[in-house]
Amino acid sequence: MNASLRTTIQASISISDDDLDYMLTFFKPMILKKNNFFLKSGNYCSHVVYLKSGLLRIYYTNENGEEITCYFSLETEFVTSLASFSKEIRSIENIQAIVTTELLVISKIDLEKLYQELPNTQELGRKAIEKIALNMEKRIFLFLNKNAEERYQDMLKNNPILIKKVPLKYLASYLGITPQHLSRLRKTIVS
Amino acid sequence: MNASLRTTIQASISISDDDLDYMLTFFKPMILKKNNFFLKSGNYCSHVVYLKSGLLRIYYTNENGEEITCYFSLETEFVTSLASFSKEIRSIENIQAIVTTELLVISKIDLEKLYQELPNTQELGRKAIEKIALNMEKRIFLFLNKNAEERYQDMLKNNPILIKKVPLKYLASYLGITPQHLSRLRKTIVS
DNA sequence: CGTTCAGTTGACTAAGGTCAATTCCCGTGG
DNA sequence: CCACGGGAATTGACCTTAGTCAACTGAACG
Repeated sequence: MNASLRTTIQASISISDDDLDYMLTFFKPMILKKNNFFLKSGNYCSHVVYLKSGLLRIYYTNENGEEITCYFSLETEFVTSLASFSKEIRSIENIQAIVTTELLVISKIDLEKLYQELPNTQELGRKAIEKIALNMEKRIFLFLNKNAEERYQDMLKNNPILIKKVPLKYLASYLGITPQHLSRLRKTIVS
Repeated sequence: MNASLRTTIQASISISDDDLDYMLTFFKPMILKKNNFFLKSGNYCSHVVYLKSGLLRIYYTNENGEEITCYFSLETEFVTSLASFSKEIRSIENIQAIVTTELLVISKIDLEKLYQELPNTQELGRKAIEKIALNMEKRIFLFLNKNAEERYQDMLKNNPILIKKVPLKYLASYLGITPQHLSRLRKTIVS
């Protein structure tokens, strides 16, 4: 039933079948329809989700009322609002499904219980954050080194799925440019 | 002797005095003189360092021969070249001391041994990466939302120490702008 | 069908980069 | 202690990239 999560965990850490079975009992299934929210800003994010299928967008609304997309997350990733989850503060971020999305949800309380009972599962948490950190590092690299077109080209190369499924305006805000500029870039790149 | 590291660890996780003493035996002291390197690109980064005092700069050289500063790290932080350390690949990054810097070094092998022997210490690793990730998240936020002047103002507000100690050209590359532009910004801000 | 909102396009503007010339420090050797 | 050499910082003139504002197109949905 949770074959996808099972595979993802086994690919990340070594764990006995029994422990893995036990671990999986902590995750509760959830389905988010297109445009529905897993988290709205102002709330506390006290869960981590495993993204079984679909596509999530993490964004917030800035002082000018613009929606800024921080992150897209894809299948087989663990997702949360990091600042809210780790510092236990209200989230400024929203987490929304871009398409109908299947999740497996674990609460922070259960996660800590799990860490206590099976200390080796902490490795999974560490590696999950490590992966997030590596993604962010790459993204900072792109901002420091590459102009808008090159950042888009990078996405075209490494995340073509996003470009197919995500509205242009979200992509633009993720890339740190205006929708108009991205629209113009697309024209020059296709030709 | 390792009072600083002791305090930092105790602030992060709960650990018995005995375990903490044992843990500290894994860390070896090291002093880096100004401009010396802890890591040069092309090598494998198989250590994490605790920055006891001083200031480190993580940078790499891009295709155009420009030095791009990824990160500055300050006292009481844990530092490594994340990609190299976690993926066990050659580092593209250099880690250099900006001033004379005292480190406490632990090897990846020892760290994994420590994780095995005292599973709760994994929490420390998780939290250290979490902190790094939160910093990077903040930085991405600044790139998405703020122009060069606002990013500099943010640094002025939250990291005034850096501005005092770090040459302008390094600050500029960290902020993603040219030294010329930063120099001009400074003029308008002081007045 | 009309309304609405995403995307496109055009004309103009602003932010920041580039190139080149000084000027300013600071360390080193005489 | 001074002079000088070299890299860092500053400044100026000009250019490129990307943002802004506004008009228009087009698809989606009730």
